Amino acid sequence: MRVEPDIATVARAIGEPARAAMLLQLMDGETHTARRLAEVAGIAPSTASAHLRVLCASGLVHATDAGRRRLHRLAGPEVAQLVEALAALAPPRLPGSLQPSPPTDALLTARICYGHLAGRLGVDIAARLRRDDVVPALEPGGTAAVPDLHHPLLAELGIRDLDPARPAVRACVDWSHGAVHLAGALGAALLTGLLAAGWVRRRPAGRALRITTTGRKCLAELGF
Amino acid sequence: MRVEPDIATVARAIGEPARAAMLLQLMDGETHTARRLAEVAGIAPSTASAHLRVLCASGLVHATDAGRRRLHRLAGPEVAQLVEALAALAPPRLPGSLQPSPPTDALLTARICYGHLAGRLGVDIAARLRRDDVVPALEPGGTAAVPDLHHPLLAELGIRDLDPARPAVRACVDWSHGAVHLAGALGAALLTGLLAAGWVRRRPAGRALRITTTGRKCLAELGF
DNA sequence: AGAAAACTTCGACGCGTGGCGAACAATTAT
DNA sequence: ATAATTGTTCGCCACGCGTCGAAGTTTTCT
Repeated sequence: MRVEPDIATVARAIGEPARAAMLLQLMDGETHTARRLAEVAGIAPSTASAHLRVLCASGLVHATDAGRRRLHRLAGPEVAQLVEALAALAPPRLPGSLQPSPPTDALLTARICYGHLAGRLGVDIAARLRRDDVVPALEPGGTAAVPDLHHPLLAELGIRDLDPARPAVRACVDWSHGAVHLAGALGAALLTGLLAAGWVRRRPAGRALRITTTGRKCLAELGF
Repeated sequence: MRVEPDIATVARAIGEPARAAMLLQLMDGETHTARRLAEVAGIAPSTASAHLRVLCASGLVHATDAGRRRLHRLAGPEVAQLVEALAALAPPRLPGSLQPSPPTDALLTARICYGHLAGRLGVDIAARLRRDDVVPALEPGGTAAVPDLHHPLLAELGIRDLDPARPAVRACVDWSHGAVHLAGALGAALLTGLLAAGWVRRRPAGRALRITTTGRKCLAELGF
């Protein structure tokens, strides 16, 4: 008797361009209305309704009724990790310099990845904290504890302690640069700290972040 | 401009029952002919040929010509991790005891997961080595070093040192039991050790393993 | 109360794609 | 040399499913 897991239905739920676009939008960790998700996917609201039913049925998305509208969010961090794992495998890493995408783009510079910082800035900060021995060397997907938080960047952002309920730091593969950035409690604290300090600001739509002029100045002073 | 990763095509490649069955078969880490993969998927060879073209084009499977036949294998460990991540999310963990699958099954007892040991036996060994402080506590997906290999089970299997080229131990989520089993160099050494000692034996087809009578006896003596 | 907004349901249309068998090419076995 | 095996290509068929607009429901705004 076969008891193979039914990975096909889960993958099929993701393997539709409109639904994939919705999931990527939900990767910002926020809740979104059906209308907004229809917009980012470029489809009619009625079509989006059917798609969202599929995503909810497959356990990838949770929906809660809130008055006349319905709020959707990712079902959990495992879903976010799955989406990132797919994204890391998506462009089969064409060898050499054949990169059709423009070298500079808002999403590549800085973006939100399910509650933590990703993109060029996320990768750079991760490399810096690694170099300064704040975080240990990490395999992609690996987690670790953070012994002490003594670092000029963390001090500047007012990060003095971490949420003990979640793993202190997790290495999340960054699909855009082939390196890792920091998730976990420290990754979340970095994002909120950067936003609170006004160094980065959320763009009106999507997951992309904009680095403010003051942020650029302060980061440069720290050696970024 | 949108530079979202194209996760849809990768997921679409997996999201087809026949292709998913092929991938699950390839999870044993071996190479398989197109004919055999058609067999396990329950489809005609001509159909399998088309499916394998899709899997190769999406970078999930590698094929090498060997005379009149073609040998297929998973493209790499990242693909195996992706499949396991999907499998862990596949049955949305129905709460309580509503488990339609029979409690005992060959695949659930012991199986190969891309070169290392999985299933009930893999989970039990992982828990034991954790209890005896051979491996540290690990988040799912996390990796760690293994300071020393002093343990009756490892001594019995002749595991004295590990391949330094790969991470010593990685926690791989086990879709069948909701716990973790051991991958990485230690996980691979455990599987080869168990096979060499004759405690488990490969079934003629598929990933399932059979625990031999001597294996059952020796494991019982060690407290399993 | 009336209007507007968010979302769902329904029916209809059309393309994509998975399915098969037959025929062909390439390689190995007898 | 002949046969058997492996795998691919090619039509052909049919079902699935993504798409939309119109209509209906519920809730909120004015």
